[in-house]
Amino acid sequence: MNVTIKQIAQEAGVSLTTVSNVINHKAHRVSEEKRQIIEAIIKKYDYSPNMNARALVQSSSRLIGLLYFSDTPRLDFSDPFVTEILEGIERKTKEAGFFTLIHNVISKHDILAVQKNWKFEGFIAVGFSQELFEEINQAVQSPIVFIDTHLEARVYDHIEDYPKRYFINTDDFQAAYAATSFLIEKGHQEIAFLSHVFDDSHPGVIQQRFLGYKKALEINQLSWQEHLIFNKSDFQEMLSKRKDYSAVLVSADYLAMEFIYFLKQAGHYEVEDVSIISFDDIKYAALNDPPLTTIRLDQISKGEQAMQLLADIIDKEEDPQQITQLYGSLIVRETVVQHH
Amino acid sequence: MNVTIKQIAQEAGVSLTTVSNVINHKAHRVSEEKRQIIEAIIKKYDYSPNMNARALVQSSSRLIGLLYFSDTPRLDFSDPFVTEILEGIERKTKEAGFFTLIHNVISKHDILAVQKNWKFEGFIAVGFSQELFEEINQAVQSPIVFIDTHLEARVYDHIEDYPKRYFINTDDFQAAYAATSFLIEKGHQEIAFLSHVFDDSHPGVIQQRFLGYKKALEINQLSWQEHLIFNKSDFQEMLSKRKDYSAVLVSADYLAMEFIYFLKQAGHYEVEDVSIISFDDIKYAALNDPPLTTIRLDQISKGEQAMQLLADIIDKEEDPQQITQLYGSLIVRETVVQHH
DNA sequence: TTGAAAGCGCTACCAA
DNA sequence: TTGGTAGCGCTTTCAA
Repeated sequence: MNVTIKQIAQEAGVSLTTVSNVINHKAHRVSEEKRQIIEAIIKKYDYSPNMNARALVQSSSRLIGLLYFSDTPRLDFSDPFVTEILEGIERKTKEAGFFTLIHNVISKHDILAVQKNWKFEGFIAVGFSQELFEEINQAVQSPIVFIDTHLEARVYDHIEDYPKRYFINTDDFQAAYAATSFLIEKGHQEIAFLSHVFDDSHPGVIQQRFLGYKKALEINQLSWQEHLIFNKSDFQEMLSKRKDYSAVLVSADYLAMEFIYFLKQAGHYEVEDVSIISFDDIKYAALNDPPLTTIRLDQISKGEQAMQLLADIIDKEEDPQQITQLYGSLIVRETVVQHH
Repeated sequence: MNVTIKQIAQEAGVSLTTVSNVINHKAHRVSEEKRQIIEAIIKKYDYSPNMNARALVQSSSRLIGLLYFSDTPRLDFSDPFVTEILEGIERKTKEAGFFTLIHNVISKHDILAVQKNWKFEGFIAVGFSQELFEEINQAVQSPIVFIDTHLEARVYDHIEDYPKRYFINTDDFQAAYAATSFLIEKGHQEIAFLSHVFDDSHPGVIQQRFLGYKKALEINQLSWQEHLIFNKSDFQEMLSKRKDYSAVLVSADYLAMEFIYFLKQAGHYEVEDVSIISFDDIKYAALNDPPLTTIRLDQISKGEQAMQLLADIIDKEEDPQQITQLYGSLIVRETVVQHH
């Protein structure tokens, strides 16, 4: 059995309370002399408090819930979106003395289940929809950092009505706008859009990028064309329409790599024929042949910032700014060329 | 506040004990009539028990600790080794009703800290060294599934002395042997070995592969040559020695991709000149140009099996076989060609 | 079949 | 500055 506070108190010849005060660094409530004795014993047994007991009585569980939203029952960890955020969180979580419990959330019920079970000090929610945001906002009172969660404007406009809700987003609209503008600068006029299927009518990462793409075209007196909007299952169609566009804006590096691979297989890939720009800058992007021109979205940093935010709120009782907007940066490599 | 067992008991007009019995499916101790009443109330409030309280009194926390060993303070989540196992675990963890707490372990102290803090029902330990295995074996009595943990033979030879310790490993020796043999069959005689730095004298994944590589050479009357053993920082040297070998066995797909990229940059990559085979079959391997010939190690499946094992042990009280040996499978793509 | 009560390890409150 | 005690929500004897 592990050492308990009781045994330590006994050995030190003091009360439980005194030991507890030492542990919780309420130094001013304990004499220096006793503190030293107690700390020696704590060290001797390498004692650390039972988190369950602690969490039961108060709310300091040191537990952070990492909630991934996915509409499929499976989380795709090969997606850097998922994995890099986790890496960022892990980097901070230990130094801040927290524990991270991962949970894949599909529905409202999952949220309730996980949060009733354990006392969380905070949550990091990734990729939530508007609907799920409303749910969790209702159900949970501890602080929540939302990453890559695009909501209806009314939420951001009245952010003060949502205390303890924090948002770390990339400005996806802006990122897509920049990427599309870059293509246009390079002389491209017929620019296709390739993404995973998405819901055009609800706020979301891809929807924002789609909007940014359309805006950039518009500003440059180009009009977007329905028949140049593709998704993952349209590779064949994209091949047959290859004369209709000179460049493609792809919503993820991995998808771009798949597309390039597909074209190569078909014997129809020439950088001169089709310029490609995508998003993420995953580490494989630089190794691709040719290396991908892409918009870097620093997901690792999002994870780090999210955890840092939580640590500040919980430990320092700060109340940081609720919205953190990040910007993608254009990484010029070799998949985009001047169009003539 | 959440509903407690007490309130449910009150509303149902029964005692705490009775409610507890219903929750814990001790149906034989409760009358059918009361059971129904109680279950209705539970459903009404969507009640689920407080895990902290439960864990405090007994050991059923439903908590699984996922312990990653890395000798650096940072976990590299871009390594599929890390990420795919996690994916496999997540797939099973929810259906089995567990929660997964991730922890990056660098030293003995980390293990103790994490395990004293929470009551874990089991652990999944990834990539542990012999030394750390001894530590955790001492410190923990709950079941532990070790993934990719190569230990000294004496442990496996007396596996019965290590109850509740389970091992899921790829036969890395065999995998490397097969890969090297494949190269030899293709007419290669001068075969280089490229890996991350590793400790030759201690059991480990790369060490096993190195042994398999040497064995295959030996069996075929070829001898391994010190000057053909490289690591990540030797790319330049490998380039200058390019005439000394016609094939390379690389310990990971990602490293192989880096190497190929390096050669391409240097203007010295020709499939005809240097055959490359590696390990993992990450999803980028198939998209590489040329697609990687590799040994597929199904890491996702390891994660799934690990979690399944734990679920069987904990819930079904089975005592499964302690050692699960998996085998890599050769995926022939285009980086290995016949040598003349 | 049911319930009362003890206690898991800890913190918080109040009193000394 | 210290200690006694109640109680967090639950399970588990033991008795009825």
